[in-house]
Amino acid sequence: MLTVKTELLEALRLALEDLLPGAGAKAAFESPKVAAHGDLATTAAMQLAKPLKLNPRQLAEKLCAALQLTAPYQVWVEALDIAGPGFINIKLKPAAKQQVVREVLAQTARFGMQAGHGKQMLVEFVSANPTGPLHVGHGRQAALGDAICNLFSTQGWKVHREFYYNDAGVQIQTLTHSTQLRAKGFKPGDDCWPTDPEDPASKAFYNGDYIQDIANDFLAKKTVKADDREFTASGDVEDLESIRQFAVAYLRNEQDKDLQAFNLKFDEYYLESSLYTSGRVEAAVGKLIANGKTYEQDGALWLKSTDYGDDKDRVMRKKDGTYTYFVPDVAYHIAKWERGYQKVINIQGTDHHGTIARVRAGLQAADVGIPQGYPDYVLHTMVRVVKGGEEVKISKRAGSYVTLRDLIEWTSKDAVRFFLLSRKPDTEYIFDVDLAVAKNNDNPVYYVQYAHARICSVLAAWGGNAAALANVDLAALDSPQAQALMLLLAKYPDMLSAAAEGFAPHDVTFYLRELAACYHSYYDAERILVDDEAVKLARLALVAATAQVLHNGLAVLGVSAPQKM
RNA sequence: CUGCCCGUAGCUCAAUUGGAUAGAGCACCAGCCUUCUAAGCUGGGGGUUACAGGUUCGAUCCCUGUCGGGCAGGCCA
Repeated sequence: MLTVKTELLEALRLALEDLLPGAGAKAAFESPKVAAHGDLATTAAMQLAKPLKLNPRQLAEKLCAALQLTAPYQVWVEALDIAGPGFINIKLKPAAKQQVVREVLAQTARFGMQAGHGKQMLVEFVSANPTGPLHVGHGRQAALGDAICNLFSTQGWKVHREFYYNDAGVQIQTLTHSTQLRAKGFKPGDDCWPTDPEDPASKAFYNGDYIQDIANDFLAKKTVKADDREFTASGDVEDLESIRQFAVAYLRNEQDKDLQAFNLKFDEYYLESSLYTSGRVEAAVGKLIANGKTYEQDGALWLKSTDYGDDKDRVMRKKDGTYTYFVPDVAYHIAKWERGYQKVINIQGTDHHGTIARVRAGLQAADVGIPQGYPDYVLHTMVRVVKGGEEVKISKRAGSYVTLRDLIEWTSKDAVRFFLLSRKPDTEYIFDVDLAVAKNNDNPVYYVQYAHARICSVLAAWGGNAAALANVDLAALDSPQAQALMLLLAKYPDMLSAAAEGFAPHDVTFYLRELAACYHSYYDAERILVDDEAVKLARLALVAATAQVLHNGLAVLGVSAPQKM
């Protein structure tokens, strides 16, 4: 089917080129929404009508006549017709659609993937500072980031997953300070520990109970090991440096458990502090000054970010000599570029959208060859959680919030991933815990997984060798339901490319839902294990191919494809 | 007040990036299991795409304005 499509497309391209040199670039097929409009359609005639000064319908007729003389059209096309203002609708012969079954069964897990082109890219996501467990928002980021990485892998990229965090900033001081007080036996609400949110002093404290756990383990001189670090507590409550390092390692380890429960693995953890110790921050600032993109005012150093479309100029170095937060960010992105990543995607909450303009401005001002619009950003909105019909409040200050692990334990890794990916990133999402555990067709995860399990069950009942299905005669696959299913299977590769390009894993969830629905309809319409051997094998090949594509699509989302349910 | 994002069926969301009669699920109504998993299928009702203009063969999509919601706007991160 895919080779069929490329053959047809090439013939169309040549025909267009013939009508108007350069017009070959307009060659493209759409998938009509309505079956009555055929299997493939092209709008080329309408697009060329103006430059050629021809009526689009007349042009369509010329184009059809030319196409009908070509070999691919004679072999694969059943009918060509012109509709509406000048659409050309193509109806394929069943044999053309049957090709996809063979292709899927031959390529198995690689079906839908592009050949590797060797280029590498970096995706930065989650990037939670080690000041508490991962919450639902991080979960959305984890699901999105991992799926986007998988999507680009299918398009031939070598993808690097990176987690960026700060182990030395103001928030870490707050963490250290709070842990020390807990270790000394104080708790929120004591005289030395203000908790009133109205009191600015309360910002220097974290109130969550998990701080007490850290303090207890610190006093017990425990050793903690995280993915990227290991540390043994001194147990000395006056040893702030030891408390800091222990607390950071402790919370990194907690986050690792969260990520593990989510089946997510990072290639690298990058420390903000390293940007200072390696001199990258100083180097970046020096570059900006040398390029004349800065000025001194009121005792501070400013970046002329308005030269690059920002609303106003931004302070880089404060009166006290320290840098504002976006300066290390600029240094970090220069480092990404110098590490060889010409394509970089950052996944962040929409509350950080203000930083995009100034980071990009800083990168342009540094003038190190970084193109405009680098890096790409995917912004996502907040997630709200509803359980038992009531919203579960998320409040970091009060120390009570829904952690990613809570959510996974209440439901499942598969449900959390699928749910968090089933919406466009920029739409606010309400996660309904009761829906995620529901075992009916309200629940899209089960609906899709069920289709896969159902197929596996049929294959098991048959009991033959699945590998032998790759070369069976498919001529029997000619019912409307079978043709619809084959057509949908054939769309999978294009769907993947579009989803990657648009940073849109939700496309995959919608496709899988549609594929599952199409299979369920087919299953209802045609019995698979019939007596006629040829028909049976053809149908088995079709459903085996369907299972394979369901499996491949779910894998992109990081969701399992169970054999039994 | 300013900037960015969003506004689609009663609810939650899509719409092949400017294409044909705007589609799914839930909810509601009516059907389908002595046969491969009914966690399923088939059919039905439900819309002035927030509103008003503009651009063109053609607009949910692009431009302008209005209304409504979210997030930002610090020498905090």
